[in-house]
Amino acid sequence: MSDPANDDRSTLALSAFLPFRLSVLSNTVSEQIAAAYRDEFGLPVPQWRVMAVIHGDPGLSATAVSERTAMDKVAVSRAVAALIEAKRLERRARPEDGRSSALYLTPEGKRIYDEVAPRALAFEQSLLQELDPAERAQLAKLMGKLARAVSPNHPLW
Amino acid sequence: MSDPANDDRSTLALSAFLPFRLSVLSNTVSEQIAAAYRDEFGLPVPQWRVMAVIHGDPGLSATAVSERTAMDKVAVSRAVAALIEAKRLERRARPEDGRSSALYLTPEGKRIYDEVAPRALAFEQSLLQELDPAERAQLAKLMGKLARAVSPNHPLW
DNA sequence: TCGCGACATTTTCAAATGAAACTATTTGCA
DNA sequence: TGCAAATAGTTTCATTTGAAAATGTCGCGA
Repeated sequence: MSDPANDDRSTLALSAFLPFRLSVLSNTVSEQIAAAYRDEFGLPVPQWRVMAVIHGDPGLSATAVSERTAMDKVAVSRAVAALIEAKRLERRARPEDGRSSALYLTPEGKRIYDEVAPRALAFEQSLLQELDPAERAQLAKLMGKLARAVSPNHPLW
Repeated sequence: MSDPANDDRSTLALSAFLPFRLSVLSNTVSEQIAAAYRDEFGLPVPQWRVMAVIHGDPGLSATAVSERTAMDKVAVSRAVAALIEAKRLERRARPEDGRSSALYLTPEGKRIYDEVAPRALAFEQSLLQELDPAERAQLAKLMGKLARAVSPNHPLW
């Protein structure tokens, strides 16, 4: 009302702009979670994502991981290479198709997964703690709507 | 129920993990908006954010911009340098404090702002179109709660 | 079966990013 | 005053990221 730069329809007030707020929130959340395992395990976010997917679905190919993490194939390739180098992931050839290979966590990889996953989940819980059950359901629903609106044929939703 | 890897409390299903969903949604949204002005104006997101803030508050210092964009000072410094180089932003010395300077859009900067801002706002609108008014209000409220939970003393919320 | 387009993944190279060190001013206070 | 600590902003350097090209398979029709 009283701020001529901020009350009209054509001025973009960054702090109220949904894409901006999403970006800041997302970056802050990711950064805080990553801090919980990066230092101790030297595990960057992309590598952690690959481990999480392979844990849930052992034997996936890099391309399948790429689809399920929404990471591009180059990022997956690099994360996989680093994880194998660190002996946290294992690659097995596929006899039926020499182009792709099947990925598995090594025992060491599983051990690390079992340490990191609870921390990540605990962080998520602490976040969701801020909301009551109805709000949590609402949040999931709204995020789903927005995600589908923005990438309608994404395999994840 | 039937997927042993996904129905227990200690396995992290990436696709249902709030931080992950936030990250993918945010990146997709930012990417789509950026695509609407990056090619035509050669304007990366950080530069656009600086322009948006300076438009709303001409004369701010780089540090003030940094606070209002949640960008770190190095990113602001680089964005400002590039914008000045492109003659979209102007720096004026502050007589009262030689360390900082006041930033203003040039006429050319304003012209570009006036082209880009409506596109960004239209994109936001098209997103919000997916939600009914009650849902929009709910979304704003939930985002606010989460943002405050994650960075309680951030100047923006 | 030969050859070519499709597919999976990796490599290369340039641009974006972040942390830490550095420069220039200003402020507080002995 | 006069100097140390604080503030504003920039530069440097190492790392990360992304896009495009390259490599190695595979499948299929002539």
